[in-house]
Amino acid sequence: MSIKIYNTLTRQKEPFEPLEDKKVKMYVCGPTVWSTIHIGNARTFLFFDVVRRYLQARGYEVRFVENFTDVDDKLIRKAQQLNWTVPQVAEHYIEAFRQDTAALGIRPADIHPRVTEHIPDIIRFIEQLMERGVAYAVDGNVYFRVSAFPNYGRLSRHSMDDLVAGARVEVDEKKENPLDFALWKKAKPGEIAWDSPWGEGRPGWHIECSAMAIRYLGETLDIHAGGSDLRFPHHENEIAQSEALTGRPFARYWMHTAHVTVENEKMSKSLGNVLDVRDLLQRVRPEVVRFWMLSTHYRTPMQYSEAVLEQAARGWERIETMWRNLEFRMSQMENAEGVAKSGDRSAADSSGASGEQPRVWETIQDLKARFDREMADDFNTADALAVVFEAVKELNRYLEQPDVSRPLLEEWKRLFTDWDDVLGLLPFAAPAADDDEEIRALIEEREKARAKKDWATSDRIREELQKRGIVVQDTPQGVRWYRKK
RNA sequence: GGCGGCAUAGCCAAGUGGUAAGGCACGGGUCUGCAAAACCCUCAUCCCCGGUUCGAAUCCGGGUGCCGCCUCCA
Repeated sequence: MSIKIYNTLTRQKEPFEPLEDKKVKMYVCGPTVWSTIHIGNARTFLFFDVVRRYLQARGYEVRFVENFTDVDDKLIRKAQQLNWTVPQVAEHYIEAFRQDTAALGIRPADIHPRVTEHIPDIIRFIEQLMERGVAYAVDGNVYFRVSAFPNYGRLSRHSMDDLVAGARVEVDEKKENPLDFALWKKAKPGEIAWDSPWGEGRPGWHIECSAMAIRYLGETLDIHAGGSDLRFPHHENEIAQSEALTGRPFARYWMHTAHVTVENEKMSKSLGNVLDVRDLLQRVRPEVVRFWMLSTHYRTPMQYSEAVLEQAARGWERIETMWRNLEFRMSQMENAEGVAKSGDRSAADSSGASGEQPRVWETIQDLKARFDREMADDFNTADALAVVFEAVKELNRYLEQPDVSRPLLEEWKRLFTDWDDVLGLLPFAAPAADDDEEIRALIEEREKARAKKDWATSDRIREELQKRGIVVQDTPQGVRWYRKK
């Protein structure tokens, strides 16, 4: 099943063919580290982590770069407010980013380049653009001459006439054309600045991504991605400057995630409706956040609400329960096998599931193929989740049988862990508790009572455990218990 | 004003020409000492109007409503 990717550049799904056989060069526009990330940021970073994981699962070697924009107007303002230096602000929020993304199970990129560590690259980039006549310096600022790039507007489907007519472009006397954008910004007194041929200043916003992407991935990337708001002007500008420099296509596939809205509006600091990841994680498990975000296709906007999160939590619990039940059944089997061995009998021979086995095995293979088909189709995680739920149902049905086969349970387990490698939806590891022994003792006591049909005692113990957050369930295979989170 | 997207059951959400996935909630049932979990059954004709087609949620035209981008933004 070949992978298809919806390419913003062509507005259609295209077969994915990386430049080099099994290698993928992927760049995602990372955060401007002036604050903690919100759930909209998280959706983008989470989704592209899944894209990367899926590509890896398909055997691609992915080189994944995600930048940190660690100097810009907002950082400068923040530093002034806090009376910190810009690097301090950056360091602080980079650390926050690492924590928040890790909490969500988002894996770090292979390389997280920072703007401030690539000033020489950026200056060289700008110099070359000036040599080519597509950039010009005015009074310590350097601008990109948009009119020198005929394809400007191709990604965002804007013509330059439209853009000028739109006229929401700030009037800057220094620019030849209102659409021209800054490559280098002259520093104001006291601002963080670097020396350059045009005087003290700092890079404009767009140039950093081009410079770092090319530096680490080469002149043509396979995948360049980000939130949909970056389509214009950020990505448009990246294309212009990069292609003006190299004369080659900058990226082959452009991918954009839709936004998360709150109260039916895009989150923004000015509206005061921003929901930070760390705040959300105070009350919602990270697995649930992942499940929620992946249950909507990445190009469809999603609306945050308490109710929706609550639904997602219940939905995810079905996966959690399935996993718990599978592990329970497997551990009970081990116990039985241990008993059988010590008793020198073959009572626990698990091949007893008989005629059902080939059918179940076939079902598993079918589910595997269907999951792959959905993911290969432009990373349709919503559809992939539907397959996951069908698998959950099939497994549960299988688990209902009195005799199950060990190899089949292993196969089921492998199915879910393979999917987990891509989507990351199985329960995150829980810290070990120290009162396990005590609980086991109580459960044993309850079992004794049950054996005597002493329901009063049995129920009393169950209630007691419940108060301590322990759920006890009686199954044909014995008692299953777990901690409720 | 320009560009783009979306509208599917009570809720969330897939599906881009062949007769509506999946989840949550609801109702009925099975299992269970009771319960939990699980399983079974039930639950929509896809915003409106017109068109193309043997056939449309899916294509075209026109409405209505919502959202995003055009300025920093995932």
